[in-house]
Amino acid sequence: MRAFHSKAALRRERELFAQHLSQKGLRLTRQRRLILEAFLGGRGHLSSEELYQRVRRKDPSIGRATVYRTLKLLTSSGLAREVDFGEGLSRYEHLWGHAHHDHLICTSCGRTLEVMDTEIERLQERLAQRHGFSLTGHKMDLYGLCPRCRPKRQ
Amino acid sequence: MRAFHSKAALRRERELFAQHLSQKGLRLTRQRRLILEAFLGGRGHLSSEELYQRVRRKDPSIGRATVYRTLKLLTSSGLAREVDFGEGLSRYEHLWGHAHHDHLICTSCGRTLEVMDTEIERLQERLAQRHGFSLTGHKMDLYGLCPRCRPKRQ
DNA sequence: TTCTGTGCAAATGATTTGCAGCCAG
DNA sequence: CTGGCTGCAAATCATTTGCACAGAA
Repeated sequence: MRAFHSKAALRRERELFAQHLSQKGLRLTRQRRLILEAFLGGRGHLSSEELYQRVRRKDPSIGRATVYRTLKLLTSSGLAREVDFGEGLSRYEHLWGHAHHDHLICTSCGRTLEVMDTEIERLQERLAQRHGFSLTGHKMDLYGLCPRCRPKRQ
Repeated sequence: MRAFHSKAALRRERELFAQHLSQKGLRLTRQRRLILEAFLGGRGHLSSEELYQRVRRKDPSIGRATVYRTLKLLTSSGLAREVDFGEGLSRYEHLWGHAHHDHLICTSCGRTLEVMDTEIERLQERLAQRHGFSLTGHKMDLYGLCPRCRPKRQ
């Protein structure tokens, strides 16, 4: 998770979203623009409610349903991905350029890191093949204690 | 997922559940026995509703709430584990002897295989360590097309 | 007898949907 | 203009909880 994204990257994301909409005959409304900006400006893994609260600061008249509906659009346009950390609600993460990654989640403070290991990816592929499956995707979440929460050596 | 389990294994599971209950000052009721048997007799990854329907065949007076409550007990006693395949509901799998495994899920027919790869486990550990985490657990689901659903060579 | 367990119905909480008016193209 | 969009409220759906009665220990 980088702290900032270049203006070029932001422009690209907006462009992608606009294309996705027009391609499907959908409209780029004020609300969708607001939600897109709030999503792009937000950090980490936002829930629908958190995004709703962010958008609300810009326009209190916005409805939760619109946020839900727009999150579906962000997901289908490839800008966002729905993730589930077993909290009983969905969170959404950015897919800047569609880079794939997995998660390392601290069970104590809830901090999440996005990680990637090409060696693991290769072995997953091999494991699937051994069972005759052709792999199309995967989900891997590692749970543990982060350096801050881990009991110090002793 | 083996098709059958030995009588000895079944007896051990029942014993474990009874121990867990008495250890917590809880009672082994007729309903809990019925639900335990339905769970042990069921195959694959049962949802609460599916288990409820199974139990209902033995005793139509049973309530959904009791099934939910008993599933929590099965989970805390170590006989079951809650799994989430992103369907918007929880499923529960047997933990015969607590053997750890991951899942290989066919996105076409829904069939799931339980798999394990010690090499991947080792790399997960290494990946966590690289980020200063001490790993306590993980969840890995591989999605793809099973041999039956995969388009034949052509 | 004494609490814990149970079934039922109501409550919850996240998400979806029907609808009447709104507005982007 | 017109068909998609929006906010609202009501509807869903899985799961949880309050309660009065039932039944293990």
